Amino acid sequence: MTNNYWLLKSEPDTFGIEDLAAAPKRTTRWDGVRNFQARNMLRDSIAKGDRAFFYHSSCEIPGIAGIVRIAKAGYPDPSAFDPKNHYYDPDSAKYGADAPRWYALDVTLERKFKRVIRLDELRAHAGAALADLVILRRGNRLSVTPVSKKEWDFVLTLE
DNA sequence: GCCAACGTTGGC
DNA sequence: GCCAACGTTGGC
Repeated sequence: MTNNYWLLKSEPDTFGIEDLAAAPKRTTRWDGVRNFQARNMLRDSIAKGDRAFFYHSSCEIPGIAGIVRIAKAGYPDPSAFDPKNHYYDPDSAKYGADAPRWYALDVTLERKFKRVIRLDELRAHAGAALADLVILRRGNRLSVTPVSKKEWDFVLTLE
């Protein structure tokens, strides 16, 4: 499966769009994904040059804060091999260098929205234009989800 | 802080 | 391979 548009979740208390704006070259490593479904997308589907919504989760105003571009496609996540890292995975090593368990991306901030497009605004369109938006589905917890071109374009009209 | 939803683990 | 227990996510 390939797709050109995605949505990436981040907790702004840990790393928000302001942090990305302040990062060198407005670029950061997107690491620490420890879910197999999300991992598969990082590894197999997300390509350099694809774009993604930067979504703020677990915060006062959940919603889409801006757009990032994939600066580097999926590569083995170094944090999985670093015992001092919060995301260290002791089982990772046994998968071997040719079949890493976890993957990371590099993303560059393309632009911050003038305002956050809030989750409740997105949900207001769940009966129509955004009926299939994955993050609006019940119980969805994936930190990486695909977005269709139709959904992408529609969200941009909400800004 | 609560709790629903869901993924992962491990005993059997 | 089943499934209970456990951990995590994330909105509220």
